Amino acid sequence: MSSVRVRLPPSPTGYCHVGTARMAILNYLFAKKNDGAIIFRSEDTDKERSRVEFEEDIIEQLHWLGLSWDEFHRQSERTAAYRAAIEKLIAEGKAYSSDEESKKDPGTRVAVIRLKNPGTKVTFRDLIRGDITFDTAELKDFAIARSADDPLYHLAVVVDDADMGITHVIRGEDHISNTPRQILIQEALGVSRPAYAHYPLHLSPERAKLSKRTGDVAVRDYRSKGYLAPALLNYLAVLGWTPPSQRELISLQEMVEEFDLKDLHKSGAIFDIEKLNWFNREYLRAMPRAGFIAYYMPTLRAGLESRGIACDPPIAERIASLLSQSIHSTDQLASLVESGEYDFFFADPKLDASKIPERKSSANEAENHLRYAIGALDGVDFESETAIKDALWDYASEHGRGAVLWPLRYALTGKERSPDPFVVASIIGKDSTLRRIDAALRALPV
RNA sequence: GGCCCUAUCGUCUAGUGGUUAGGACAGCAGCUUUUCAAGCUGUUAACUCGGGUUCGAUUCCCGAUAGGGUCACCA
Repeated sequence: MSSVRVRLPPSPTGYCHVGTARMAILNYLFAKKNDGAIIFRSEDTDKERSRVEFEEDIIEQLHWLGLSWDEFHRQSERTAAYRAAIEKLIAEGKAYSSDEESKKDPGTRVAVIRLKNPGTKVTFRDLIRGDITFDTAELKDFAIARSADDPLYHLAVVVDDADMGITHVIRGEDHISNTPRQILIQEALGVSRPAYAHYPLHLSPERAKLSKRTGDVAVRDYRSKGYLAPALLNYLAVLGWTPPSQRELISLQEMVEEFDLKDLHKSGAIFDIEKLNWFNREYLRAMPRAGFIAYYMPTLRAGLESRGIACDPPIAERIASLLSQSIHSTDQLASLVESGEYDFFFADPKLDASKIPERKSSANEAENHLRYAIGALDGVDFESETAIKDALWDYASEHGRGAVLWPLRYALTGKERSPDPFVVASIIGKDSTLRRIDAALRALPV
């Protein structure tokens, strides 16, 4: 029987940040591994910055990632508990109310409740870093509330952790220096101290804290760009944690089985979008065909339509295998479509007559080869790429593959770079293929 | 600046008192190929510096340096 209880204490002052997601993942893994309970706690004591919309986003994105919890609390609904704690501290002479000049608004007076700091040295054991000692004298008498009904962060956290029976506090290292303050409050209140584990923060490519300036920070942004939940979850988890098996591609269930706090790293890691892209592509490739089609279809259709090209559904489905080996996100697909990369699948290309012949061969040769192709393709089953290839391969080998296949590919795509002509022909079908070859023939200077 | 944390390829990392210091992403090369991708194969690249301890330090200790965090009437 285990009594592990962890908390997920996001502050609803912004959309779900990838840092919040990582905090939730690590706590989730630890709790599940130890048969523990997970307590979600919305830390909304800052009335000015907290918004319901943000709280909803955090819940939605964490659920999307596949995470869940056993209890849900909101600090704004627990003022009675904080009031009791604050009044107790004041009654026992461990805290006091003072009337000071406002820092935010100089010139005005404001009431604030401060903890009477004994100024001792505090040492706590960090499960990731070992013993950490602070001299709390320099903390002075720090503020714990604005009033009995208006607690500040440290007080609320300590009261909640105690009331909710939290056994392990797993959070980012930006909280290391908050820990002695919270321990002081715990001691004043006479409640027990949970175990602490501070993991490193992930950094922007400039080695600074992740911020909007250096890329997306909200989970919803990655989601809208086509990053899959298991891919983002996987990347966030292994960025700062190595499972004993050292697997990189690992499912949530497998992570739970392998998780141990001792395998968390001590130093901050840079959030690398390239590696995330690799993870996403791996997960994309593992998707069933139908799911993958549903994944990219809206992006493809919208991109095509904005270029004035109708998205033919059968063709759009037939390029699935092509797309699965070339894209890592819908964001990337959108920019490829926008640049006209896939236009030729859906609309006849505009041809530049001078580009129809292969570099080393003449217009005359190109014409002969294209005429041959029309004849050879008659009666071929276009459902099969290999049937198309078989119909032309021997001829192409005999007359020069470049000389034969370049004009054909260019006739079909109008591009100097594209998938091979057999794949393209199969996707666009016999009618379009023959029509485009014919168009090339007519464009050719004779 | 005070306090705290951290330090292996460009990036994420494995690892050890004696190793050819391993893997992944990215890069590069070759193969394949009509082109471009993909794929396959191969490959470049790292123990921050200075002292100590030791027969021997990337590994242990100290210092420096660098990076990060934190110093609210935010969380």
